[in-house]
Amino acid sequence: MSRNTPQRRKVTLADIAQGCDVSRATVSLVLRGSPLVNSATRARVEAELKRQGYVYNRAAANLRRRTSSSIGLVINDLGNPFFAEFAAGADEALASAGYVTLLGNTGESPVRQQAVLNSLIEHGPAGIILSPAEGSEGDQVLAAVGMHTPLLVFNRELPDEEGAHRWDTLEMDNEHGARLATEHLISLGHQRIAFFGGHRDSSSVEQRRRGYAGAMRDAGLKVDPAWLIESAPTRLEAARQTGALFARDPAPTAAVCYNDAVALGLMLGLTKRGRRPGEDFALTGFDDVAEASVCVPPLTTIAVDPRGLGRRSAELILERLGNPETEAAYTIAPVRLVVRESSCPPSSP
Amino acid sequence: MSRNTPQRRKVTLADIAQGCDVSRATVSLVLRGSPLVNSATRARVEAELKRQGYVYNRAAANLRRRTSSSIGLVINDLGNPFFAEFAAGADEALASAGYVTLLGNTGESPVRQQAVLNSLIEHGPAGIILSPAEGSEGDQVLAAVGMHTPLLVFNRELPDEEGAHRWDTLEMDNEHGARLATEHLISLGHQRIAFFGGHRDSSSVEQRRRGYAGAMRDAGLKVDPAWLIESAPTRLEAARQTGALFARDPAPTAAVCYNDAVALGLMLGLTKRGRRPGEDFALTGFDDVAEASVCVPPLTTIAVDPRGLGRRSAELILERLGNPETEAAYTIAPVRLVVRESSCPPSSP
DNA sequence: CTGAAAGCGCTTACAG
DNA sequence: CTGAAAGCGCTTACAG
Repeated sequence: MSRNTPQRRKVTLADIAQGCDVSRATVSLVLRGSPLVNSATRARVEAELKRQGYVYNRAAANLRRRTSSSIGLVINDLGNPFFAEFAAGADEALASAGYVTLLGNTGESPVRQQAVLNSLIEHGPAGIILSPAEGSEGDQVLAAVGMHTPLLVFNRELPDEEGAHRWDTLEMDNEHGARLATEHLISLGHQRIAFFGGHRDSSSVEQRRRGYAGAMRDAGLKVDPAWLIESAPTRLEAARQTGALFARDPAPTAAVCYNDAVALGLMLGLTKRGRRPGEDFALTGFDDVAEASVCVPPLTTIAVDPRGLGRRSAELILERLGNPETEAAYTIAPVRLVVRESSCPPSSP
Repeated sequence: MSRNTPQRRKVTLADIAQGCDVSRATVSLVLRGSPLVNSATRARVEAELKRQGYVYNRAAANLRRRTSSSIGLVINDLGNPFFAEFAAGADEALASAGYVTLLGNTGESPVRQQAVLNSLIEHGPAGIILSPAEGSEGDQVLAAVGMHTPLLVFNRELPDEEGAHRWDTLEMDNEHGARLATEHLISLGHQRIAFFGGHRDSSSVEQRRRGYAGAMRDAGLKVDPAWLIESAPTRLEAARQTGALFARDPAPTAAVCYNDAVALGLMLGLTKRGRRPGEDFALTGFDDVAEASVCVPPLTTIAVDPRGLGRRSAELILERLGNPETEAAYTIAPVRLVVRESSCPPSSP
């Protein structure tokens, strides 16, 4: 017998009701654990449920009750371990709360993001957690999500009308993280510190640059505009931009990197130019990816606990389901400095 | 106005029908693109759809049509980049085919796997792709999945009744991969080669050991049982087991590692004992994780294209939906050797 | 404590 | 080409 042959139709409430001579209503009450049902009746129904191998049809129940038991989780880059961890954390917390996760991966494409949202919304999720694709826009997103489904935007700012507060937000504390990294380098004795990598128009780059600039200002240190170096936030592009650090004299002795990928690329670029990261040039990352602790030299960085952020995002969207009326929340998650060997004191001047 | 206030109920087919004076049936036909509808009527309906911001309720349609537009994707460890890539590939292919992905992450716990499957199945997926948690069993899984939902098992063998073929299977070619790695080391001149890491009772370890042993046999080389070294498949445990390689004289000059994590751990262990991987000890990995190309020395390994596997798994489950009657398929995906610096010739004897 | 009836938002023969 | 009617598998007042 092939397992995939539906030899008999799925068993329904009606089958159970008929099988033990009660009404469908009674079976429904048993399923939902109502105390109204006589315990003898309950036992009979439960035995029949087991005997026939009944599987609850949650979609039908949701339709009737006008409820939903799913949450959409739309991720910009699931292949990136940071977002994979985030997704794992969100899924874990959603599952504990009895929700199923409707996954969508956009691969950083705003076009795919629209397609994914349009498809997800037809499945009637109770809410949507969105880690937006780079370059996507609030109006577009809302056109797909509509006015009936709570939305939590994670990680990046989505351009929104001034003061509209049309969704909840969860971000990590980019500004504070960059400040911590910068202060750490300053405390080691560095004075010429660059901010390396990322595109200026990204909200997280902007926030991290602000933290960096704040720390420099507070320490009475000048920032040479030539020390603000852009690159795509990838290892390869960062390696290619290494030269820009040393274009002008005197060159920086340290760099706060936009993220770990950029920092790892910079290490590569430094090594190629005969510099030894962690010995004659100091640098810090952001994210604390798995590789950060095992690369050579190990990377000083800002740890952000993506799995915890995922869990938090689930909590926030579930809270919102309970309080649809309250004002949109803007939540900032803490980060912490992890000191490793890549952040050395300046070598003798 | 708070966006989350449902100021009016969601708009339904009936609203549209009323709004442009046709029956619900006609609206339904327009939605499903039926050629039966007069083009003037169609245009009127479509305008009304847009005007009221109608969102299709796929769950209701699925209930009525007794169809499903979702596929369950149950992953043993989403935090592992290999499985995250797999999930991304599967989601991508499922989305293209018009399905939504119901995600479940089990974190390698058979208990959570049961809970996840029991929850997923209530949402009526058309099929389930399962990358099983270590130690989970076929009977358990089937008890949750039931007889009505096609199942594709990825990556690991799930204990099954002899010859029952109760599900489709997709695995990578573990045996061939290990054989390629072993033959590569042999071609470099190694004769004493260990197989390092993994638990013997895991099906993939068994398959990789078989490939290793076959290559050794074919080259006329003996395998000392002391060269089959077990460890948990993690970096840390592998590092701890390094000593076992050198317990007996003469020691191996190379090792085929169960996977990249183990290989990276072994590198660490070797370095701690004053050995230089890639110079006086050769080793290979399996998986080609991102780190493999950037660690020092870069790791020779077996590339398995997890994203491609994900896409393939989606194709397989969708094919199965179309052919419920045909025999269960056992698919083996190809792998390839990637040569990097960690596999050096033997140092002078 | 239990059952009959209506209805969630769709689709689909069947008439006309 | 369009509409009236029944029904997918559930739940929920409402009677009794």
